[in-house]
Amino acid sequence: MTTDSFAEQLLAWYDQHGRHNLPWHNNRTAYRVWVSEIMLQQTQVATVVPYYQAFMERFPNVEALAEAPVDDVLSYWSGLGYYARARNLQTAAQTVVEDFGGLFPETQEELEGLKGIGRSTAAAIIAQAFGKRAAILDGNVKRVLARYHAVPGWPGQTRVLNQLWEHAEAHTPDTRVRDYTQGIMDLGAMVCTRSRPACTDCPLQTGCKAYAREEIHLYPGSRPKKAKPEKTTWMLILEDKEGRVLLERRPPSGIWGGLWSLPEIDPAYGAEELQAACEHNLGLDCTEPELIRGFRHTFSHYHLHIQPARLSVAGEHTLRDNGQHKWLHRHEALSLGLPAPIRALLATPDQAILL
DNA sequence: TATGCGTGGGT
DNA sequence: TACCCAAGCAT
Repeated sequence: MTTDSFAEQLLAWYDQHGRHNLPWHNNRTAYRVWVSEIMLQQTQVATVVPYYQAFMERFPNVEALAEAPVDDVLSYWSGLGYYARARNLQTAAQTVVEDFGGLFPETQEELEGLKGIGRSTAAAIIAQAFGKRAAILDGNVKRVLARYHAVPGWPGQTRVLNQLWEHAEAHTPDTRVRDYTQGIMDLGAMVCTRSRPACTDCPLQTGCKAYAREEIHLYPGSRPKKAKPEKTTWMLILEDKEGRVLLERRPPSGIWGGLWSLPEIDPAYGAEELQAACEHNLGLDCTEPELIRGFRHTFSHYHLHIQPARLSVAGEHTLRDNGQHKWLHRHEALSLGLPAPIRALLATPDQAILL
């Protein structure tokens, strides 16, 4: 495929207006590009930058990441969300060290074989790190292409997604792939934005079908609306005599998988049953619970009402430990990989409301 | 193939 | 306030 005018216009714009100094643009090793691409999945650049800097300082190369305790990796990911990315990142690092001698593979197929790397991320690594031709399709590119070609429908649908991939492949040039892939993402982030796009500044305006029809706002199609279910849960703040709090490691899958958090109790238990639940589930002898002001946390697919309850643990505790618990002072707990709302809860002084 | 997975920003 | 969505992938 020769460079069509789409790519030429885009590259000319990128040279003048694109972002050329993001942290992962310096010293573009496959490792550094890869970490940035994983962090940037569903996550905005401004959010990623400080995490990226700290992460690269602690895990400067793939070997350091491969051999680190998983708790270290998760603690550096704490607050970024989508924690499976962090677990997959370390798994993939171990694969690169053990199966590829510490060097990243350079083919689409081999890269996609690594945990957490899909079609678009593999392509981004190939283009950014190796300078070889590969088409990417992230949220920015989807928006640009959906508008440019007036592709109807929601990109979450496979049929729509496939059309966008075809356009992405068709426009990707043979030369300057690195700049092109960065450029089309920059255009989506800076000009072809979701709301109020700056079409007057757009290098692709003349060929843009949605612009010609004055229908920019129709593309890309929006996700079908769905009511978010409301869920509720108990979170226990169990304190011993020294003022330490009981932390519990969450199961490896599901929400906040693998993170340390507060012990969670099934909402089917009433407040008056929490004391018994502590004895039954954890083997702890507790005082009656004090309810702390609850709060609602919104996820992509549901709302979760988190109802904290504080209980004091009496005397010598005989915790039924399976390696998934630890007693820590609050300031120690905050250095763990905690879910954001739990971190906020522990950082705030309890405002107890007696039953 | 449709859904689950986090958090913060924009409107 | 409440909703939408963002440098997607795994299952």
